[in-house]
Amino acid sequence: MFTMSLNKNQGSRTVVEPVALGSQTLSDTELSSLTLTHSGEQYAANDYETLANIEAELECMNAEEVMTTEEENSTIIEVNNENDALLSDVVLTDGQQQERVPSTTSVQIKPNVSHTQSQSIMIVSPAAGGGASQILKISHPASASANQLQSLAQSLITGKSPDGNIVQIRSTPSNKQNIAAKTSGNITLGNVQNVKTVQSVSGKRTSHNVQQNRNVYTKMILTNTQPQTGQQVLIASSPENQQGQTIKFLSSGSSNLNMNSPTKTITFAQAQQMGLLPSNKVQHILPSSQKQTGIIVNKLVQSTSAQPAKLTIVPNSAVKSPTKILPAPATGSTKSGNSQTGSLSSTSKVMHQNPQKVIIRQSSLKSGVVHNNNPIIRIPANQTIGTNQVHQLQVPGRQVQYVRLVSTPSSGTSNVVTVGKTKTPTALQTVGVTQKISGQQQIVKVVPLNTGSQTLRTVAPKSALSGNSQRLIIPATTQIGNQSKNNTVTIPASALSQLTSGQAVISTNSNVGNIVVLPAQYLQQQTDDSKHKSQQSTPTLLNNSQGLIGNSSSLSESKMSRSFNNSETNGIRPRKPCNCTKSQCLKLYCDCFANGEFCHMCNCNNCSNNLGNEEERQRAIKSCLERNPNAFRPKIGKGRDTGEDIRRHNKGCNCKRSGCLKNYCECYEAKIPCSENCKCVGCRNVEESTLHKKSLKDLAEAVEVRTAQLSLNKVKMQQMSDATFRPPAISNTGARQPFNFLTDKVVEMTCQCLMAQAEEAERNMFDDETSEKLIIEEFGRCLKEIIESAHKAEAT
DNA sequence: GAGTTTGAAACT
DNA sequence: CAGTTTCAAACTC
Repeated sequence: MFTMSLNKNQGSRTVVEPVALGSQTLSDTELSSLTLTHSGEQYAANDYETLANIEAELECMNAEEVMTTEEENSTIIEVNNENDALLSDVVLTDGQQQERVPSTTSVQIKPNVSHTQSQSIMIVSPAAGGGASQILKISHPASASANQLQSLAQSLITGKSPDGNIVQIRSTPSNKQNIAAKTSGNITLGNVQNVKTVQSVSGKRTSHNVQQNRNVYTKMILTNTQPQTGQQVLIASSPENQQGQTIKFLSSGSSNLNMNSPTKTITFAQAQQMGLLPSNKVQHILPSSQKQTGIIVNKLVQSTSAQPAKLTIVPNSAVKSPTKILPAPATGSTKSGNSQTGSLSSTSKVMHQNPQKVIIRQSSLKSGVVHNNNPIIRIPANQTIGTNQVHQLQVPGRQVQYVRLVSTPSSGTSNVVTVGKTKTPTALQTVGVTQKISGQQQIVKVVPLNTGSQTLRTVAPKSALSGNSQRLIIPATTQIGNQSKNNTVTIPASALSQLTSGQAVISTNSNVGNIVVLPAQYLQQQTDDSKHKSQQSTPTLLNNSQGLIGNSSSLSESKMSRSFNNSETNGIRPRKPCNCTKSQCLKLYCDCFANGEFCHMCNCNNCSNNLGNEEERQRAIKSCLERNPNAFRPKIGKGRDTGEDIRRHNKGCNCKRSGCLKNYCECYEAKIPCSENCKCVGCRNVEESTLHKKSLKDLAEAVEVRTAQLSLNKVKMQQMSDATFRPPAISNTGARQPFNFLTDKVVEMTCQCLMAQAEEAERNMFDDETSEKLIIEEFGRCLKEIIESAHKAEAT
C-alpha cells in the first residue's frame, strides 16, 4: 500500500490535483506507502487547454489501456478533506454519482503486483508563484505498458481552472466503477480512472489575478527505470508559452515504446528561463527497485514549510562502489573548505536560491556540476565521503557554509548525513547515508559547520538507539545507465520536515542509508544578519565518538534556552559572539565551545576554537569529557514530574547571592525554576505554584545561612581579636561575654525557631510579606533572648 | 565602556 | 570532595 497525500498550499488556487501516485513492486505482504505533498499549484485557464492537448496526445499514445489491477488486489484512494474551501469545487463524477474531492487528497494504492521488477512514473508539476512543485514517482510492475503508465498518471490528474471548472486531464471510460470516494472513503484504482472532467459547481472564480497565472508550469515525467521498457514523458505547459509546450519522451535505455509524438526537451534551466519553472520545492521521487527484499514504505509527509529545503539523494545501484560525495563544482563561486585530512572532500553549497538540493550520487557525474537554476550538489562515484572533514563552500551572494562529514562508527546501520541549509527559514534536513568502503559499511554524517544563519542540532538516529523508530524505506533503484537521471531519489524537504525526530528513511539500496530527520525545533536560523552578526559559525564541534551528538538535541540547552529567550518572534536564534580572552575558547567558559560551535565573528582573543586548531580543539574536548562525560550534554533536560514534562537543570545551580533571579543563574537564564538539583541559597526562582511555599523555606534557609555566617563571623572576629586582644570569656565580674552565648547549639536552636515560624506561616497560608515579617520577628525574638540570657548571665 | 559582581568551570 | 582560583558573562554605574 502506498499513500499519497496531496496538499494544496494555503492560499493557492489549486487547480490540478496531484499526481501522486506510487506503487511498488510488492509481494502480497509488502507494502509501500507514500505521502506526497501537493501544494500551491496554480494553473491558468490556458493550462487546461494545454493539458487538454496533452491529454489528447497522451490519449493517442495510450492504447486504450488502463492500468488494471488484479481483482483480488485492493487499490485504495483515500480522500482526506482537509481543506474544503479549496476543494469544494472539485467534483468527481461517474454517471449519476458525484463526489466532492477535497483539496487535500490522500491516495492510497495497494496494488498486488507479483512482479519482481518495477517501473516508475515520475510526475513533475512544479507550480509558479511560490507554489509547490512535485515530482511524483509511480512504481509499478514491469509488465505495465507505457500506455498503462500514461493512463495511470493521467488518471490522477485533476485540474480546476481559475474560473472554477474542473479539468480532468484524462478522459476515462464511463463504464467503470463508481467512485466511492468520500471524505475519507476509498476508491479503487478503477475508480480513479473514472474521474472525469466536470464543471465546477460554483464556477465563479473568475477574478483571479492574471499575474497569478503566470509561470504556471506543469510537467509530468513518466519514467521507466527499466531501460528495456522504460521511457520518459515530460509534459510542460505554460500559459505564457503555449507554443512552447513541450512533450518529451525520453527513452532511458532501449525503450520498447512506440512514441509517435514529436519529442521536445525542456530542461529545468530552460523552464526557468521561460518562466515556467519557479525555483520551488523539493520534488518527490521514489525510485523503484529492481530487487526489493523488504517491506517498502514510501512515506512523504505533507509539508508545512513554505519553502522547504531541497534534498536529493541519488542512490547508485552499483552497490559495490562506496558512496561518494563529489566536491563542489570548481566554479568560481565555490570556495574550497578547510579540510582537515584533505584526502576526501565533500561539499555543501549555499545556493543562490532558497531551494537547495544536495545530491549524493554515485554515478559518474561530472564533478561539480551545479545548475544555477537548480542548484544541486552532486557527489559522484569517484569520491568517497571523508569523515571528520570540514568543507567550506560559498556561493556568490550567500554566506559561507561549512559542512563537516562526521563518521559515526557506532551507529550500526543508522547513518546520518546532515546537510546545512542557507539562511532562509527553510527546514534543515538531516539525511543519513551509508557508504560502503571495502565492503564494510561506514556511516557518514554531513554536518553544517558554519552556516552563519542557523544552528544545527544533530540528533542521533533513533533507529540505532531503539527499535521504535519509524523507518521509511525507499526502494532502491538499479541503475542501468550511469547517467540516468531516473535513479534520482529525491526526498522532499517538505516531507522530511514532517517526519518526526529520528524517523528514518531507509533505502533498499545499500548505498543509501537511513535518513534521520531533524525536527524543526532543532533548527534555528538566523535571517537578520544586519541585526546580528551574520555568518556566525554554528558548527558541530564534536563528532559522536563520544556519543554526544547522538542523543543531544543540544549540546548546551541552557545556552540554547538563552538564545530562545533572545529569539525574535520568528524563532530565529541570534547567537552572541564570545569574548573569551584567556581560555582560547577551548574551555567550557566559552559559550561557543560549550555549544559545540566554532567561533566565528567573535570577539575572542587567541581563539583556538576554529578549523585551524582542530587538533588542539579535539584535545580540549577530550579533556572536558574526561572531567565531565556529560560536559557537552544538554544541561537542561526533561524530568518526569507528576506525569508532566518539566524542563529542569540536570545539574542544578549553586547561586548564593543572586537569589536565582538574575541571569547569573543558569536556571533562571533558561527560564526554568530551580529544582531539587539546585544547591542555591535563598532561591527565589521557583514556580508560581510553589513560590509561596518555597520562598518561605528559602527565606528560613537564608536566615539560617545568614545566622550561621554571623556566628561564624563572630567566631572569626573572636579569633582575630584573640590575636591582639582576647577578651576574657568571663568578664571581670565573672560574667560570660555575650558572644560566648552564641554557641552552635544556640544558633541551631535559633534556626529551628525560624524554620518553625516559617512552617507555621505556611500552614496558616500567610502571604509572603506577612510570613517574612513573622520570621524576622521571630529572629528578633531569638536575638533578644540571647541578649537577655547574656545579661542574666552577666548579672548573676 | 570601565569596573564590579556573579557563579560555573577549572584547579588544587 | 571541598575549598580555591580562574574565567567570562551579567550587571552596574
